[in-house]
Amino acid sequence: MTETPTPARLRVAPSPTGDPHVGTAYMSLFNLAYARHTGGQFVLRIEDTDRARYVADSEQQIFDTLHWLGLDWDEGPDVGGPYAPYRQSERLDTYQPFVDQLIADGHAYYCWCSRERLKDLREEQERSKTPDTGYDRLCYGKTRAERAALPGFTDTPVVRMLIPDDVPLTFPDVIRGTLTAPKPDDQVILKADGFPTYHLAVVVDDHLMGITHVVRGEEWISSTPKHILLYRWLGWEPPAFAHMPLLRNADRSKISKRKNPAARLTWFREQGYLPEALRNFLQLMGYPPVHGDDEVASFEDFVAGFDWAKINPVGPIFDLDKLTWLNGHYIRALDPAELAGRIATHLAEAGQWPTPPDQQAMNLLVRATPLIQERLTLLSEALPKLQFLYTPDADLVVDDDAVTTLGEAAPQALAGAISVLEAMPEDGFTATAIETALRTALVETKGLKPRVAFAPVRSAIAGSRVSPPLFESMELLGRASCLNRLRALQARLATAA
RNA sequence: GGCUCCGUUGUGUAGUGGCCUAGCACGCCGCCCUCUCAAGGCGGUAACGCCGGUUCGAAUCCGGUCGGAGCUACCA
Repeated sequence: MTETPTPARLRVAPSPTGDPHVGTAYMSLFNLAYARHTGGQFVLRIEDTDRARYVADSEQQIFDTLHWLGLDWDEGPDVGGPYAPYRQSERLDTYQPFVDQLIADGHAYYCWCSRERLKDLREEQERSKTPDTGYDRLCYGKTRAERAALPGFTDTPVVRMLIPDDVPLTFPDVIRGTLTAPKPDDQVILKADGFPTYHLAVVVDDHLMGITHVVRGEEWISSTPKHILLYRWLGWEPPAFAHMPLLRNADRSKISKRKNPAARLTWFREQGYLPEALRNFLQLMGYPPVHGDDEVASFEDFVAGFDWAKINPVGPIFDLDKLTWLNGHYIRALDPAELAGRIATHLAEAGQWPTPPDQQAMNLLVRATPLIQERLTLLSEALPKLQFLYTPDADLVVDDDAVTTLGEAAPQALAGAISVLEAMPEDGFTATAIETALRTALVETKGLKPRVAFAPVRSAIAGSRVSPPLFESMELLGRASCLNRLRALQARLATAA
């Protein structure tokens, strides 16, 4: 029934220009999914041809964040592969012969125009509102000497494509059907510094690396004719193209680090998002839920049913609410011990806990995690919720509103709780025993409403109006500590009165 | 400005001419449960941008219009 697809080779090609972009993860996810779906390979290539924007740490961050998300590649700069090197800055010698060939064939030419001239040209075109912008081919057909006689000359030339009038503008797209793009101008393919531009490098590398499907953002639709032209001139078969929708900010603009903290991939880790939640969320962007009404789905299930035709070309707004819900969902689904480990790792990464963690602190965390598991939405919320367990009794500060909102029955409830605890044995101090004893004394005997009876106890124990389950927390704290806290609040109420 | 892509509730999506008085999820609101907060259960809110056309019948096809976005670099 299901036809076996031919193994595809796909790649993601981020630029190391700063914090890895969430769009890189998005593209990687879909590239990887199709590679796995067909039993093919997924390649990571670093496109570092822009030395002006190059950021040294960035490449390592790209590796780290993609691995963190579980988006692992079969070939890449760090793992090598049959088509190495996978860093464009190390492939300069590879591009040069193709540039020479294009020039020799009359498909490309040198251009000595200075940046100033180009800038003026652009401004003039804008002012005069000419419909066709682009380079005016001043250098075309001229020798260096001829061109040098003219103004706006610079010593080091670039190489431009000579776009023919009959350049094909229509091409098939796996997601969008037949696409039409604007007529390109004479694109620079080799910069003055000897580095290729994206357009040349991407075509040469994709071909040489055997890439069968180029999956990239919608922003590249308009430059695809240039790439197809290059393939044709070089005598190569173009790959299939799939232009993905662009992730957007709430104002519908292309997602950007300036407008959206979530555009930075490292942000999610810092905030305490689980990689599986982010991966699942990204899977839902522009793509229907794998299991129909159930939006929670593993990567394996996503891969199994993967189909380009299901992609919705409307750029989805990257809205955090659903991701946060998904994160809570994945947190709840975790084994408590596993969750405790993730929390500890998160705290270590955030610099809030030492590495390795203090053994006692860790033991307490393992015991306390079940209390907060279904109350967590982010890993970073764990420590604030559990802080009262780590605070020495003498240092515990009871919030003002945890005191002022207590009713008149508070002193009575506290006194009752204290005598209950005093009567309890040290070794039977369990949540159930505590609850039973407290209910008997305060609710049944004194006739207090449960919420009235337990609110003062909660304030005393946790220092706030909201806390993890009270009796379980008391068990973790131990009888002596609980008594200290109860008496402290009792004293505070007495002085206030 | 030019060219291109896109247009279902607040957000993500289902829907491929009748099954749509438009489904689901998140969010929001209410109720229940309850030691607080969550989680969970139940219910509610809210959309086919607009105008024409094709058709017995349109969210689904066509045209226009409006709106949004992208590109228009020796950045990717």
